[in-house]
Amino acid sequence: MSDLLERLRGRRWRMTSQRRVVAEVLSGDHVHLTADEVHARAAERLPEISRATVYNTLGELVALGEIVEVCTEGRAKRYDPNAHRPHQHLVCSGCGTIRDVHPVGDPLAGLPDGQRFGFAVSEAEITYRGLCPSCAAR
Amino acid sequence: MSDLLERLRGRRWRMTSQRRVVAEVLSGDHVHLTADEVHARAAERLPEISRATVYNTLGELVALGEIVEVCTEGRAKRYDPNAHRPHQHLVCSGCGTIRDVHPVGDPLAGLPDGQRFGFAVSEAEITYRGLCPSCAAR
DNA sequence: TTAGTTGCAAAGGCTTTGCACGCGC
DNA sequence: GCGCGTGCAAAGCCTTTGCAACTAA
Repeated sequence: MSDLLERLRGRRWRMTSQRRVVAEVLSGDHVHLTADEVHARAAERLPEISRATVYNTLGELVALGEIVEVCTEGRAKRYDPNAHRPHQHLVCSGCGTIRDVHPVGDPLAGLPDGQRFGFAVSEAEITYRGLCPSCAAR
Repeated sequence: MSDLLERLRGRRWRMTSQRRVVAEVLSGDHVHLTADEVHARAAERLPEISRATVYNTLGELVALGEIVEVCTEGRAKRYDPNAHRPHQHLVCSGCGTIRDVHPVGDPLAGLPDGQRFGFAVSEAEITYRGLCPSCAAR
């Protein structure tokens, strides 16, 4: 189920019960949890797990490129395990729900040379905003 | 020079020396300051200005739609006075420098209906990343 | 005059750090 | 057994808040 865990094992990442639980919590699509939510869900399975460990682990997973840090409207950062298939985010302006989306075409194509200021542009991160069906219904 | 100030006057925004200085600091293109940087620059001209006032003022300008909150890699949010001509950001992965850019075409066009999950999508925010000339030279 | 703004200081949310203990390898 | 990972508690950064004094209109 979680190929995240398998990839980590393959990288000879030192495995502990805490790290396993964090990786498990971060499995699946459309998962965008704050550090605190990760800690809460991890603590359901491993009550003694500390916030510091969750932060350490998240930071490491980000450094390994296994998860992506997403900073949204609210205050706390969110963590997105879907780092392997490149994707963008669609955020509801009402309730903050996030969905992963896969736009068509090359996002970099829209930026003409004259607009690149000599930068070697390598990446484009897109956040689409709008109302989700249930917020629109109100 | 600062049409931001003129627009604010036109809105019958209560003008104080603190608010004027904050608005002046936030004038120009490619300006992307943190609240603390705004406070520091404002304090050069008005030494007694408090952080709380800077935060209050920034929050109000955002609510008025006169400046835009930009959340970047670092921890603190940045404030962008260029809220009138829609634009996107080009960020250097090396030094964090931000430039305003104007991509061609409609950014929303890349998101097919099948990828919209029923959302009424109204906006797309794009962050391009890459190395600026001086970082690339190292 | 008077409602709205300021400054201070304290509190708050989120995150990082230092250090002793414990556990995977 | 060694070295890295963990937990605790404290500190840190960024931001918000409560309230009395002040000031633009």
